[in-house]
Amino acid sequence: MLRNDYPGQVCSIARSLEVIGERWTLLIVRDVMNGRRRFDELQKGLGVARNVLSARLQRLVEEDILERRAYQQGPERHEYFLTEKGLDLWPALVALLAWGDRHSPNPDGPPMLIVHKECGGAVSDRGICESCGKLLHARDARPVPGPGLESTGGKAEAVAAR
Amino acid sequence: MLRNDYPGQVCSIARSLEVIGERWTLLIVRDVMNGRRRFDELQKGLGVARNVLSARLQRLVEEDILERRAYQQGPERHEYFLTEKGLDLWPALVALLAWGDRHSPNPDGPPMLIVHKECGGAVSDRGICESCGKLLHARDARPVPGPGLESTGGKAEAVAAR
DNA sequence: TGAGTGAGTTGCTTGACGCAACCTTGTGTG
DNA sequence: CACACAAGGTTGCGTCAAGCAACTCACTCA
Repeated sequence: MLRNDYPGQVCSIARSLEVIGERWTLLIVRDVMNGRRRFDELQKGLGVARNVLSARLQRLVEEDILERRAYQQGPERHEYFLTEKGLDLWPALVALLAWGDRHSPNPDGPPMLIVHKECGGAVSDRGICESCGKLLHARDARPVPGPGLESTGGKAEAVAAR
Repeated sequence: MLRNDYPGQVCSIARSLEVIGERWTLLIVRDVMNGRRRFDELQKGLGVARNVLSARLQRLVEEDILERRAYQQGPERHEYFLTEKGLDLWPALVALLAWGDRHSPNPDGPPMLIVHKECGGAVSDRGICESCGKLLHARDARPVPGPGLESTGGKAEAVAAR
């Protein structure tokens, strides 16, 4: 997205998209959710331009979706963490993931799966554990590499689970 | 979004966003889901530029998210309908709506609510009826104007429920 | 001393978006 | 008959965001 406002729209979907509808933003959130926390790590993982990443991170911190914490002094270095508001985007990400898997599937199967931490069950498009039936939240699940991961050379190795 | 591809990303979220992550696209899908089907109706409702709307509709038809049907000959006129693939975006839209309502609420309450057609119950962020507990799909629910609709003059009157 | 790293910032170019005008086929109105 | 109007676009132009590469800055390590 270019401009991030949808003038005249009185709708919560439009308001959500004003914040997270910009190009790269949702992928940044996904990566932070998957344990990437540092600038270069995000930049290399996504292949996004550095100035754009910088702008997005700033916006996400302003919007209280990410929190920026210093992890070292000297040359100050920061890590980005999801706030509760950011973690609450999990159902939307899960829905998009499921939609992509269903309607433009990888020939080898999905590249990423989401599983329930507690019981290891697969997570449905609604964020419900298909094994134990519980309604899950971001902290209850973690991503695992799926069978379709190899397709581009497996550059995207599994990142640390939160 | 500008370009609609995220090179190097092996992820279903990224692949979903390549299609529906462009500016306006998801709002167009939302409007069609809410019963707007014609070019001018969409254009006036959204305030999007006509050339952009034209490009988005074409892309959505190519991607099999919308279907274009002639409803009159003479000067051919068309309407746009959601395919099954398009209807399957409903959980993602519901999740985004719920996120917007929760984290950047209207002072007067949400401008739009989604209710279960069968029992009239409110629909949760996971697309589950809070009254009868059923897991819903696009056809099971309809939007109704919420208490926060008046905020900008009520320009967006309720559209026909599907 | 020199190379390397993390986290950006700056400057330039390209291209998507917003806007207004135009086009086409038909219907209604005086 | 002439003219206006409508629906559903297409075309042209200017602006502003994205992509890319180069640069900075403060430190670390060999």
